Amino acid sequence: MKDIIIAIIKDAISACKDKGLLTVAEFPSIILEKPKREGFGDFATNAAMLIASKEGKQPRKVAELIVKEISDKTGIIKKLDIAGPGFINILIDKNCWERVLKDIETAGNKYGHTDIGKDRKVLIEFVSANPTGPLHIGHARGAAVGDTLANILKASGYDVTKEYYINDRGVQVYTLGNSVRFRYLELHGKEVEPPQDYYKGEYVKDIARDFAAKYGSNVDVESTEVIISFVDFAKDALLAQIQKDLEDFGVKFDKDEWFSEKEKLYDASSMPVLQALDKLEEKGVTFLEDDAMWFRTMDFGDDKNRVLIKKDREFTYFASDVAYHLNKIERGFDTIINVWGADHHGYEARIRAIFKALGYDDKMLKIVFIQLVTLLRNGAPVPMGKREGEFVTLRQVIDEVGKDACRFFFLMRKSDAHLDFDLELAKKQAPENPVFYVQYAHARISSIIKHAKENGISIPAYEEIDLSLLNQDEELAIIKTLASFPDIIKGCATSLEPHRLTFYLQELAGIFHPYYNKNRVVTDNIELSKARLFLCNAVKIVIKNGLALLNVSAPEEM
RNA sequence: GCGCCUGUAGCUCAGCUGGAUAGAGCAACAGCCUUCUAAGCUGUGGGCCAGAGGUUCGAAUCCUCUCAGGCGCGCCA
Repeated sequence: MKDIIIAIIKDAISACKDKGLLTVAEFPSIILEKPKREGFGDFATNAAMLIASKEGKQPRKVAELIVKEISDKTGIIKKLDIAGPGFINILIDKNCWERVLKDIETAGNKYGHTDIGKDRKVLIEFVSANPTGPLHIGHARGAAVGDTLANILKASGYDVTKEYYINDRGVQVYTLGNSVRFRYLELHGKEVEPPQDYYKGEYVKDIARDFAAKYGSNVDVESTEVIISFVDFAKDALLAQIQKDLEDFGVKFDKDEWFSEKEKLYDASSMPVLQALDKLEEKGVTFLEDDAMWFRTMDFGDDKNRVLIKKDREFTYFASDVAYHLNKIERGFDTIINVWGADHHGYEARIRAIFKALGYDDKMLKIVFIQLVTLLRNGAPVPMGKREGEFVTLRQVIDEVGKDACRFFFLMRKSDAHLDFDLELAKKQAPENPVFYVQYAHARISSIIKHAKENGISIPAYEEIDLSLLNQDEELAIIKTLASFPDIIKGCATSLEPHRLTFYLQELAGIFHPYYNKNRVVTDNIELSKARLFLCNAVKIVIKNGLALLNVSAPEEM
């Protein structure tokens, strides 16, 4: 609908240009928006004002010229107005809105899907928590955002690859193994000093117990082989747990979507990390100083230069980043999305430096930052001291409030804004709980449909209904809201802001519930019942499609 | 000290990439159940968009500075 109108306006501007009425040196990008006030029509465009400012003419005069040249062959436009400083307000013929209902019926569970991302390959990396502990609430928000974004991009026609980067080599996993080894010894009554900076969480003891169950109580804890097996055992156990937690959260990474740093970047025969550093060296952006190898990231906008190989010959974490991002680039993605905790924003400049130094446009890299979550219980923040291992895990929150509320709540805010997660509210079976409110609209419609069926009325086909019976303002408002759904999804996809979808669903539920309250759907008037039932079912389809993108269930009854 | 994010109604937040008289949900107040789910609905009040300049036809939105809060600034991972 929007596209058709944009095309009509573009034609009108071109016509003005052809006739020499306007110069239009630079063709403006037509923005069609929904005016805030009723009475300003269904759409408004500021095109005339944009052109006027470039040509030094009065906006209203330009608007008049454009309006005169508009030729609407489709009959979609009912009325055109010039208003305010030079807006062109457009009123759509009511009959045209009704086509939306036909679109929804035809597209069904694909309504809202578009092909704006056709032939574009996108990689989205998210969670990527180190396998040194269970997922906590901060990871969970990133998981919800990343997964939903992936769903939205897929629905928008992009070729989407999800990825979880496993940091499975280096000091951290070694420390984890060592922590398990310590608990193992403790378990067998050996008094030993705990290792430095060991992982203190209870889960380490559990893993030590499992290790003992598998390998017995008499392993030679001093042998290198056994120490390695502590590391591998612990890492594998945690990865399995992370994977399980994610799946219960509705996030599924396929087998080849787990990217192991150790296997993929430090493969002993090819050593991709070395190849990547060689490439940087070829570009002349590295140097040696104090027995270390550096990357001159300052030449590409970073605050300071960064070390790639330390003087003890170890690769830095950043060296892995170089290799990993080169790997991503070489896989041929058009867009590379990293979903990061906001505490990593200091890393953005150096990652962008990798792209620039290797001769790639860093615009292909999009970073979505996830701000911290504060859990609230009875209005007070739940204390979270990660240091002593007392963080709240994803598992605990799923167990307490359920997957649906959890996912929905994480998407109720812009991802780079702090989020207060009210546990009591999330559990509440009441309308002030937004996820409940939306799901309930779906369940309520299901209930109506069931009731109608019991009264011998099934959901009619579009051709069977008399659309003129849907003549109330509320009904038109619902239809218009349903019509905007594809634009909402598009907006989410292009801005990488999935929270817009949760807001939309709340808005839709927010106009449906009052409508329901005011109007009885199933009555003795069969024709009216059919028309309203059809409309309700359209609302149901859109809510279901929206919830599906969030991976939140759409219950038939509650 | 430098960088990033945030600052909008009593609270929690939207504000569609610069548009018209700034919105929603809670909370507060006043009402509404013989009904397809009251697990719901209707109405009212509530604002110096942190502050000050600037850019222009037009700013909550863009720029500069100030204030307040959060985070980040290792040859850590």
